[in-house]
Amino acid sequence: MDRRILRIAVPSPLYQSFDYLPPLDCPPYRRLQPGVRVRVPFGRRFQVGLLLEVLEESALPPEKLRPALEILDDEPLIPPDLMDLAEWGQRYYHHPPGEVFATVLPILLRQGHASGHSTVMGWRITAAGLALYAEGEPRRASRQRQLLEILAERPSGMTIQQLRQHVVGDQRNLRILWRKGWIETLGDAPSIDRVCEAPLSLNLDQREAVAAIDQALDGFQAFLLDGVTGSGKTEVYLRIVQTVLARGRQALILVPEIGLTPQLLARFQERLNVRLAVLHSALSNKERLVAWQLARNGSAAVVIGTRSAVFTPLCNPGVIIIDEEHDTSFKQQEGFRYHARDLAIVRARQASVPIVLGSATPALESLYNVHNGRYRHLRLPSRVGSSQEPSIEVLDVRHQTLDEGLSTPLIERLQAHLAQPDGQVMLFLNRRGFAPTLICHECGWLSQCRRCDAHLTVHWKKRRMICHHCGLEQSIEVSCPACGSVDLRALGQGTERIEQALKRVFPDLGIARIDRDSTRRKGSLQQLLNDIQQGQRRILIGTQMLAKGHHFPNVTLVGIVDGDQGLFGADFRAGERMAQLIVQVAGRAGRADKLGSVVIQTHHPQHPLLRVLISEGYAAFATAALGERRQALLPPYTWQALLRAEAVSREAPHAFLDEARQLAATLADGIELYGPVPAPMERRAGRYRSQLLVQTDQRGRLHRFLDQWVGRLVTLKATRKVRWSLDVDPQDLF
DNA sequence: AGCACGCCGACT
DNA sequence: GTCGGCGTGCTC
Repeated sequence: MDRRILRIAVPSPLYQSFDYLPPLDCPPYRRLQPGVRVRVPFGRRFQVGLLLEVLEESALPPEKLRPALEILDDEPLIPPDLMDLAEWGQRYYHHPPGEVFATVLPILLRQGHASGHSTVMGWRITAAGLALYAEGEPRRASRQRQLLEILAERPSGMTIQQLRQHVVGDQRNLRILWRKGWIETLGDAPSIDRVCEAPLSLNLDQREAVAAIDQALDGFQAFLLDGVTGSGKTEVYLRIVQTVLARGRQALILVPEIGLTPQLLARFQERLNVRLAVLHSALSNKERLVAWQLARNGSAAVVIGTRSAVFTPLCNPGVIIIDEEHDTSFKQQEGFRYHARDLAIVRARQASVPIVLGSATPALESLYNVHNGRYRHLRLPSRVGSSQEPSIEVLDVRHQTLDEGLSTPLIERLQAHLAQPDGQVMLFLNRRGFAPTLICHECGWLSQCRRCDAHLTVHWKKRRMICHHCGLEQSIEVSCPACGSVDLRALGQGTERIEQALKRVFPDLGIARIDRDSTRRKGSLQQLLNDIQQGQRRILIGTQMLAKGHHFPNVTLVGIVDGDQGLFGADFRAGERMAQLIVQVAGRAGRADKLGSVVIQTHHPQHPLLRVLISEGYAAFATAALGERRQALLPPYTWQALLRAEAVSREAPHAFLDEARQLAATLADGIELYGPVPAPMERRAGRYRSQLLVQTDQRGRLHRFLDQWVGRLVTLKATRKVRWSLDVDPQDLF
């Protein structure tokens, strides 16, 4: 009689796992290992869960246990190290196990699809196919011919991912070719035969960094690779990865959402003569599964991906690299709110491999970890080649006349730089649309969103008013709804308005606006970037999108239109974000051998953090900012968790958080509670939002408290009236 | 989250 | 008489 008990993570928002009996047809001698999927009855439905543990007995009475229906895998889909990582994440972020384990699995496997062995990894032309292709077959079916041509050029075969890069759209014709016997499937990824690009020679700093990491490849060690823009961090990554590959091990590389550009991939692909698995949000479910399996079975020696790639199974990990480690996209902002950088550290420690965190503007948390000896600091202080650091200038715009937000001195500098034959300039404003609101000049009425505590943004070209928080759209008012006046005016600046203003000043020059609106259509970003590359557009205007990842060698001037925006944010991290942005934006200027300059328009030229940043650089800024954090008892000197709640009624979130606070007071010991307070934007998409901040000076204490607290929160009556979530180590306090 | 049960108001 | 609103309880 099989007395085994299966403890299973079932996809549900419940803070517990569930115990089952083995399937009725499961022989007692069958091995059941954690990490296999199990189909189970759950309430009145069926779910695919993940086996966490095989127990000898359950805390539940036997009559409550139901048998599982089916064991879906013979071998664990999730290897033990990833099971540990997920369990660590579940405990640290205090999130339901079912949802945590669900994020570890690609969606197709979550839905119960058969794993692996039969999956088509790629295609290869057969000898017959090659011969017929040479004779000019197929003569009529042009799609088939196109596919065959691509495969004929690469006789060793192509992965589905590679094929996708060459062929747009539907690939059903592959099946037709396959049935004819002209092509065959690859169960494994094809080998690649490509000439490696010659490596660049390293400067002294790079050599020292590479040597330091090389010596640590046999165990866990965290490195902060602190290198200014253009200092050659990528070259350091490549060297490390090459060494790791030479030892027959795999490399996991995490990059920010926007950082996974075709250029970066091409660079890795050209230099590393191995299979690459790429994981990002735009993949289809099928592509994601294939990339995941390539990593899991070791076919891909290098895995490169965004946040969720931290959960990619690796059969033989050798190093983890986090590029732009300060980037906020590594923190998931909903559901299971994990930080991929922090989980990667845990993973590296568990796997006994080094981890490299690279950035020109490290997070204060990471610098703090350098100070307390957890990370080793590797510096690349100078740009490679002949390019020089850009100069940074603060433009005091107090008492200046501003033409659509642009001061005369800024316009003059733009003119000077554009007078050079190929000169390009870039203007940065973190606000899309034409103007952030519409105002009545007669009575002061302001356009408001019906569903949010926010203004409607004017989008002039679309002739619409749009709420950037809930997506609400309406036509632009012709007269004031309050007083009937027709004197309505756009108030403030967005990228669209700056573009229009610059068109007036520089009517003969091409302008590229890069924001979410101008790049919505597929391929339009690429088109704009091409135009810029070829010098057809010499003025670049954009939001955050422009600040990351892309290189514009001919840009010699970068203007930050509104330098005040980041200085006075509600969040204590606003200053850090602003400094990182300024330095990153500055890094866009004056690459190649042209001297770059940066101009920041501000009403607060004397702001202390701005002054330190500009006169002494990011490192000095970070030291000062850390000093302030220590004084104010803020992270990284303390630990926080934020309990959020939202509901259609204004009262429910507050009532829930009040109860939560009272409950906390009975458990808390050395725990500070702040709130509940309404969220900075209380109403969003028709729902009222409030929050309660928990803070303490010891990480262990925070987690002991959260364990008990969350356990009791789910039993409160007020809980069912709200949508609530807990954010451990919140990055934004709203 | 789903999904069912169950208890009240307003309709063919 | 029944259709359906959403409060309450439960998922091994």
